[in-house]
Amino acid sequence: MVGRSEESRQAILKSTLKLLGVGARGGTTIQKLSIEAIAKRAGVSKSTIYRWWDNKAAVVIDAFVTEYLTHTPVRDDVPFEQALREHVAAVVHQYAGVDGRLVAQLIAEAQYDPATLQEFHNRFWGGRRSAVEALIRRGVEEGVVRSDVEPGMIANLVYGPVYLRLLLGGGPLDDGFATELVELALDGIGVRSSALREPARR
Amino acid sequence: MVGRSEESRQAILKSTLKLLGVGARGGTTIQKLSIEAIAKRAGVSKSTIYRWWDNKAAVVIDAFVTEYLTHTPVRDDVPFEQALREHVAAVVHQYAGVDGRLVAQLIAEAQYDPATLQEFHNRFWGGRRSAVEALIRRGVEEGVVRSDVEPGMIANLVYGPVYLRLLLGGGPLDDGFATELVELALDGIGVRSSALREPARR
Amino acid sequence: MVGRSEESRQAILKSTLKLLGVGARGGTTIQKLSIEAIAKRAGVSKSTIYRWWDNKAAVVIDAFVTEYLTHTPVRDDVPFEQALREHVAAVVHQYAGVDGRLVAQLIAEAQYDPATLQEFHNRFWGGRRSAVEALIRRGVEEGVVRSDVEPGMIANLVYGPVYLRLLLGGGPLDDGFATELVELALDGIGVRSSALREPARR
Amino acid sequence: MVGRSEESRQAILKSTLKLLGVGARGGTTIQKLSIEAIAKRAGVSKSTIYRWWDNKAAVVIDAFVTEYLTHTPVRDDVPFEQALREHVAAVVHQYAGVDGRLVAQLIAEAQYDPATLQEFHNRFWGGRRSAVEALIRRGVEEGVVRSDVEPGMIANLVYGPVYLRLLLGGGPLDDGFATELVELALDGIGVRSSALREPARR
DNA sequence: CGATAAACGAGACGGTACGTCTGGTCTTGTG
DNA sequence: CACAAGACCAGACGTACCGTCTCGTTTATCG
Repeated sequence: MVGRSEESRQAILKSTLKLLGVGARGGTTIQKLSIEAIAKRAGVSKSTIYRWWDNKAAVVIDAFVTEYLTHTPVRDDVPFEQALREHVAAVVHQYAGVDGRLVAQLIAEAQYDPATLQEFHNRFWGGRRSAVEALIRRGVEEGVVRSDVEPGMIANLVYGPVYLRLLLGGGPLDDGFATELVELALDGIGVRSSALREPARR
Repeated sequence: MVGRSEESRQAILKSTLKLLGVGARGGTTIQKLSIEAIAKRAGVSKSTIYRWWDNKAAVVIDAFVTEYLTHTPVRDDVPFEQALREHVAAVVHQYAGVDGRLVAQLIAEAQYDPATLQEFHNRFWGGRRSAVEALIRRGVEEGVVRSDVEPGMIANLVYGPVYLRLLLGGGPLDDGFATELVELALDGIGVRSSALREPARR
Repeated sequence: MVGRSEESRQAILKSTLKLLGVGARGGTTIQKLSIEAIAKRAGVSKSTIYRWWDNKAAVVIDAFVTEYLTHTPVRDDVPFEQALREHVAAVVHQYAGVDGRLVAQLIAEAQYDPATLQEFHNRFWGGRRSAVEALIRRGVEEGVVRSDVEPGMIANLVYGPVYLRLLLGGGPLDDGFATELVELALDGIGVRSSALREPARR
Repeated sequence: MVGRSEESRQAILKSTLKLLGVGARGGTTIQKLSIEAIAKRAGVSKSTIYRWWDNKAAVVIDAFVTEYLTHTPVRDDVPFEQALREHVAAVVHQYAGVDGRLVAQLIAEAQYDPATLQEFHNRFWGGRRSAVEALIRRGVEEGVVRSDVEPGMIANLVYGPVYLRLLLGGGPLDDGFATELVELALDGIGVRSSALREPARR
C-alpha cells in the first residue's frame, strides 16, 4: 500500500480556497467553482479529486473547515451572559466578511445534497451548536437561564436571526445587531418582562 | 405592437411547477431543473423563456408566487398573542411540506444571484415580513409588546429559528416547535422573566 | 390594390449592398448576411422581405444585378481578337476586386439552391455568355475562329480558367493572366500550332 | 497518454459521408449537414468532434479525402496525349456523379473560409494539379506541348472548363465534353492551327 | 533490494445544458 | 391592405463541465 498523497490533498484544498477568493477580493462562488478549475490550479488530475471526495461541496467544506475556519470559541471563564454576548458578537463579526458568503453558499449547497448538509453539521455547525448548548446548560446551572426548554431550542433562538440576516439580508451584521439580538433573546419581546429587567440593568 | 402571449406564459409557469413536483411526489430540485426541460414540457421555444425571464430562478419565483403560493394570513380580529401563534403555526406547517423545500431552494439560489434575492424579497418575503411587523406594532399598541425595539428585529427573532430549522434541519417543523418558539420569543430565555410570567398563564 | 412599395424595395437592396460592404472595405459574406440585419438597416419588417423574395440569395442577386453591376461590354467595332482580349481583361479586372468575392459567393450559394443558380444564369451569367458567343460567331465569320466547335464550348474554354482562379485562387487575377489566357486559348497548348503562329505575331 | 480514439474518428467520418448521401440517393447538402446530426449518428458526443476538427467543412473534407475519394490517376505508361485524354475523361466522369455535388459544395464552403480553401488545396486539388502539371512537363519533354507557358497555366486551361460546368451547369459532364475539351485545349480555338492539325489526325 | 500495487497526471470520452443566434411563420395594429 | 413591429417555434451553434474511463509513470512499503 502506498497511501494518499498529502501533497496533493494540500494543493487541492489550498487551490479551492484561492479560487473561492478567501482572503482576497475576487473569487468565484461555490456554484461556479468547477472541479476542473481546482484540478488545473492544483496541478492535479481530476481523478485524484474524485477519488477522495464525493463532490464539489465535500471539497469546499473540507477546505473551509481544515484550512481556514477562524474559531469563535465560547469562553467558560466569565459569567454566562458575558460569554453569550461575546460569542454572538464574534459569530456576527465573522459572518460579516468573506466567511459569511462562504457559509451562506455552503448552506445553499446543502439544500441540494443531504450529504453536504450532514458534513456541514458534522464538521462545522455541530461544533458551534454544542458549544452554545453547553453554555446554556451552564446558564441554567447558574440560575440565569430558564430550565423548562431544551438547550437546542434556545440555541435556535439565538442563531436563527443571525443566519436569517446572513442569508436574506435586511440589515447589517454588526455589533449593534448582536447586542440587540442577545438582549431580545434574554428578555423576550413581551412588555412585562422587559419592564422588569430593564431597571435591573441600568 | 402585438404583445406577449399569455398562453405561453401560463404554460411555462405551469410546467415549471410540474417539473418541480409541486403537488406531487417526484420532482426535481431547482438546481437540476433546466430551461430546456421547461421549454420542452411547455411546448415553447427556449427563446420565449429567455425573452421574458433573466434566468431560471426568475421563472421559478414567478411560478411559485403567481400560481401557487398558499397564503398564511395574519389575523387582525383576535388578540396579538393568538394572531402570532396562529401565524407562526401556519408558516411552520406550510414549510413542513413541499413548499418548504421550494422556499429553501429559492433561498439557496438567492445566495448566488442578488436579483433573485431581490425578487424573493419583493414578491414573497417582503409581504410576510410587513404583515408580521404590522402585527407587532399592534402588539405594542395593545401594550403587550415592548416598544424599545424596532418591529423588524422582532420579526427576525420569530422567523429566524423557523428558517434555521427549514434550512439546516435539526428537528421537526411541527406544532410543538411553533408553540415553543412563540413562547420563548415572548418571554425570553432569561429565568427571571419566565418565572414571573409562567404562573400568570397557568 | 396598393401595390408594392418601391421605396421599401430600394431600401432593402441598398441595405443589402451596404451590408455586403460593396464599395467599402468591411462587409460581411453572403453566408453571414442575415435577413434580420437587412430588415433592421432598411427600416423594414422581415415579412416585407419574405413577401417579395424567396430567400437571402434572391435578395442578394437582385441587389447585385439591379443596383450595382459594372458592365463589361463586348465591343463590336474592333477585330475579333482585340475585342476578345479587351473583354477578358475587363472581366479579370472586375473579378479581382470586391465584385469577385461577391460573384464567388453567389456561385457558392447557387450550389445549394437551384433557383439561385437559375437567377444567376438569367440575370448575370447568361448575358455575358451570349455576348461572348456572339463575338465568337463573329470570329468564325471573320475566319479567325474554327467553325467545328459550338460557341458555348469555346466560351467555356475562355471563362473556365477565370472562374477557376476566382474560386480556388492559385494565382493573381491580373492583366498578365488575361493575356496569357487568351493567347493560350487561341493557339492551344500543342507545340506545332504555337510554333506556326508565333513567328506570325512577332 | 491515451490518445485519440480511432474508433470515434472512423464513426464520425463514415457518418458524415452517409448523411451527405455519398453512395446513396438521398443525402443532405453540406450546408444543411449539422455537427449535431453527425454526432448523433456516429454515437459520439459533440465535444469529440469539436475537439478534433475546427468546423463542419474540416470534417467533410476529411471524410471526403480519407474515406472516399476515388482516385483518377494520371498514367505515365502511355503517350502524353492519351494520358491527358484519359485523365480528363476520368475526372469528368467522377464529377458527373455524387462526387461532383460534393466537390462543388466544398468549393462553395471554401468561398467563406480560407482554412477550408487551404485544406481543399492541400488534400485534394493540390494533388490533382501537380499530377497534371507533371504530365504537362512530360508533354513538353516529348515535344508535343509548348514550352513557353508554365504548366500551372496549362492545367488551368484544362481544368477550368470542367469546374465551370460542374459549378454553373450549362451542359452535361460526359465523354463528349471531355473529348471536345481536350481537343480544343490542344489545338486552340484559332482557325489556322486547327486547319493544320486536323488532317494529321484523320 | 527489488517486486508490486496503489495512487497519480494526463486527458479522451459520452453527455447535458447553457445562452445566443437565425430562419421562417404568424399575429396584431396603423396609415 | 401593405406594412412595421415583433412574438413565436424550431433547432443548430460552439462552450463549459460533468463524472467515468483508460492509460502509462512514479513511489513507497513489504516480502
